[in-house]
Amino acid sequence: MPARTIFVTTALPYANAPFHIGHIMEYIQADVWVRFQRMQGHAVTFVGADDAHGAPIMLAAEKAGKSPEAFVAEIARGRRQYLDGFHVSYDNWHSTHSPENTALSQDIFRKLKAAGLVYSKPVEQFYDPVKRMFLADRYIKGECPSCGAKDQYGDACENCSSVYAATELKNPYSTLSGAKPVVKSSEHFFFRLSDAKCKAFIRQWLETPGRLQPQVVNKAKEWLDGEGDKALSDWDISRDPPYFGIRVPDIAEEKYLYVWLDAPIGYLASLKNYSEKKGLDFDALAGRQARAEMVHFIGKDIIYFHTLFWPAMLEFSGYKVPDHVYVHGFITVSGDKMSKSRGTGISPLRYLQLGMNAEWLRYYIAAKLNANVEDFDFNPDDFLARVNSDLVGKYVNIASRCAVFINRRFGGLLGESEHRGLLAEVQAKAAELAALYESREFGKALREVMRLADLANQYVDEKKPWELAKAAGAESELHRVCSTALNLFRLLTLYLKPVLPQTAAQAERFLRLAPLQWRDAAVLLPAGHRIDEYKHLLGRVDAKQLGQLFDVAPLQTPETKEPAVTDQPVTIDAFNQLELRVARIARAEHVDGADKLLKLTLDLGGTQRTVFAGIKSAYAPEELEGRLTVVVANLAPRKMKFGVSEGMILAASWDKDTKAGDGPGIFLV
RNA sequence: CGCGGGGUGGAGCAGUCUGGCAGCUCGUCGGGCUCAUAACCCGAAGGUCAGAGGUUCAAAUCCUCUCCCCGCAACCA
Repeated sequence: MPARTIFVTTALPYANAPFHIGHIMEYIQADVWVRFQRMQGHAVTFVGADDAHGAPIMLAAEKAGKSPEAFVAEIARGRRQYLDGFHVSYDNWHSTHSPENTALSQDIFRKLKAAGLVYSKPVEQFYDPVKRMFLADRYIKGECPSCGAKDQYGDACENCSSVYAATELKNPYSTLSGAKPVVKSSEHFFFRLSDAKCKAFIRQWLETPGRLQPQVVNKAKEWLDGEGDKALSDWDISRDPPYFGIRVPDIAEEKYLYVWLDAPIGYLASLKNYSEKKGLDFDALAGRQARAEMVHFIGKDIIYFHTLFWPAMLEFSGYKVPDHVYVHGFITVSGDKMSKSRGTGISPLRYLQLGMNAEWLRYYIAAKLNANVEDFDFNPDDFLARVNSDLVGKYVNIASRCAVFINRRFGGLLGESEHRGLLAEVQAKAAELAALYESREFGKALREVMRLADLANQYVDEKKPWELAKAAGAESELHRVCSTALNLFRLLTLYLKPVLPQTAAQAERFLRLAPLQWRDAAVLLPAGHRIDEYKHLLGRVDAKQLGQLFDVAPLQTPETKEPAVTDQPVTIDAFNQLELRVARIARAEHVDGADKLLKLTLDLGGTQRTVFAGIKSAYAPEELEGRLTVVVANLAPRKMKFGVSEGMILAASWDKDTKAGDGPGIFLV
């Protein structure tokens, strides 16, 4: 069977916040699939990238007092610890803010234009005269034109659920500056999605058997075949400055490509970047005639972009179209949907910082996943029971209870195994399990593996090696039983390897094996094979530790609670008592023994103050020296563990509107 | 009637396409074992299959209606 060449991606995370559990779930799903394909001997290129452009990032960077480039670079630096931490085996991680993506996006834009699928027309839109920028609907609020409710967004009223255009709002204001927006016209570029050949192509692409999950096809067709006001319309693919993005090519005026145009192109940019580093043939992977399969893993929230625009963009600009778009649902936590703003979800970083084993989460998530677009729930009790009983009680236990005999009684050398019966049955499962992994039915696959583990434990129980060990003349029977059990263990390890790469690697060392491939299921460890001393392969989940994962108390980066502004309003008098002054940070240094503090020497126009600030997690001393900051100058001096602090500098924590439960922390004002 | 997904013992799920005694894991209860990380093995209790109606010898499964939950509803990354 000729090996397949597969190009796999996960959705590009928006670079305004660290990963949340939903990202990690998707990466684990894709990674399990990728590792399985690699075990099959297929050539897989697995890439990801940051989605770095767009107005929200531009505004977030501005708020943080950084350039958008610096802002997204900082987010990007934080990615590695998650990806390594959860053993996500990307070949490359890149960014849409890159030369490759600029070149590819502009190329695709030009080709779409040449194909007659791009045109321009003037668009009337709200404009913020203070911020000097056009406003997307999400940045406009006003009074509902039908019921008069205040502070409604520019698309629909939360009070009376009527739908309207932003321009119909009464007394509209910009949420960015508070200014009254004016209607202004601007020339925009549109992708002619409604074009007959475009729709015909999408239909044909959607209907190709086996390409998409049936539910996804239904959803996409609903959009494609919409009529009246739901008809598929053309897509506005340009934005006016200021915008953080890629310039629309070949025009004098400053215009940018809409971030959703260049975001999926980031898949190709990451691939291109990797190809150049590795000397691979990019066209053989993504060119029109490429034989490689192109597979995207995405969440159900972005089906629209990936089943309509994206294939159409590729088709009409002469690239290869995606072979599969695999859609998953969302992860909920104890029945609640993840809060996008603050800590009700599970923080993946906190999980790692607590020292919890990444393989537990990989197993739990994989055990809950299937090929459907369904949400699933992360339930802590379920997690604990499942991981401890399946992985430790069943799987690892097989090796643990038999290796001792091999090591002590037989010098670590295996004997003959019982080829027939259970061992043959487990070997014969290789094809069925492969089919389940291939079709992303991980839950089914793992249930079956655990059933086999149960059978293995029953086998040991029935043969009673501990009795054989005491009985006279049962030496060879004991040897055979334990060798058989270890061969069973080896097969189970192989079947679990896509999900548990690290545990499998440890087991391979213990059994002195070359890295297991899927085809190795056909052979067994022969008599005379030497194994090492057994050491515990996997610990149990500790209930206390699991509890800490959900503790409200911050672990490292203080996540400031919701400011209690509404509960206890501060009077203007109280505010006026504060003496706020601008200070220059003359010196900033680490404090010996302090986990969170930096010692700052502030220059307040002549006088110097020493202030201790809990911002070590967010700033290096070098980047602070010389900066201006705002200080509460009349705060009573406070004796701290490392000295007296004569004031307080102002800092803002990560914006709660972003998705950061475990955000990058603290920003100095 | 906007669309998609879902509702099965205390928890998590399979079974629905292709109708045939309602199954698995965990938990609970009882027993066994002592090689193994309070692990392992055997047994028991526990279910109006969301509700109503229909088709059928037979419905969790097919048809109709209703209720509840989650998500989507381009110009939001």
